[in-house]
Amino acid sequence: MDREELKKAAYKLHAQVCSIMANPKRLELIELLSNGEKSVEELTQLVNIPKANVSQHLALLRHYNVVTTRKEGLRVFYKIANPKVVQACQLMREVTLEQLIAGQEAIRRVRSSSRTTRRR
Amino acid sequence: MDREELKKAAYKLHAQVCSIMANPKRLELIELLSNGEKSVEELTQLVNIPKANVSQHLALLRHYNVVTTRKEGLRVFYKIANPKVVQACQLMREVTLEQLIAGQEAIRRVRSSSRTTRRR
DNA sequence: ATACTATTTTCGATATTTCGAAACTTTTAA
DNA sequence: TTAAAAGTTTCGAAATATCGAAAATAGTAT
Repeated sequence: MDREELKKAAYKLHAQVCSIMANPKRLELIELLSNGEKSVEELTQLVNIPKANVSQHLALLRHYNVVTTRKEGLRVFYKIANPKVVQACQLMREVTLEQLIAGQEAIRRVRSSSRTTRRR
Repeated sequence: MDREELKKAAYKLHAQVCSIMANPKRLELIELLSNGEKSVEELTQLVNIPKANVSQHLALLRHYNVVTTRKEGLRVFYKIANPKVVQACQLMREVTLEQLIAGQEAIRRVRSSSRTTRRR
């Protein structure tokens, strides 16, 4: 593999790791786990989707070492293994909020300009 | 819209904003722009994909206010508008590297265990 | 052994994203 | 006014991701 191919592969992996965050339910799971260890059962109740689906999302998080598991009888407990992912999610949530505020302000600008230009 | 719906919509938007980072070429563009303003022309040469495609990715970044543009003659210059996204990308790159190292170590473990268990 | 519970995996159908090709816009210059 | 250059937009096909349903696995209890 030459230099260019390697760089390309690195960005591809980087994007795959980032795609962890590109799903609402996974974000919710990460946030729930950032408040401490939880079982699949608990998580399933909290996110309100089928447990098979929760398990699929958790499998992805496991695959990228974002979480680790501990088995206790029938239950499996998940916890965050890499807090950097939690940090990144929080940063992106801030970006999202700024995005919302920008939207609000755009609406306000439209409103006030239509107010000043009304029936001339 | 009730409380649950609102929360759901918020996570959906959050995931959409995060999906900015879920593509190798966008990550590369963000990184290039984190070293200062660049024209579409420059970016196109640097990332080595068709300019129409570069433009599509930049349009997405513009849409989420990650970048802003400045027009100068025929050229359009892009720059980072929200450094938080750059920070998040960097964090996720660290996660990616840790992921690679974990992989390497897994391989090393397999190697050394096969060495100790060889021909008994 | 059988049954039960929690979790995981697999398989498709459906939805979303990506990307190339072509058309379109804007600015500058002849 | 025509042409050319830089960038953008649109459209559709191909690649990916998502999610429900069903089957499989693992531990526990009867």
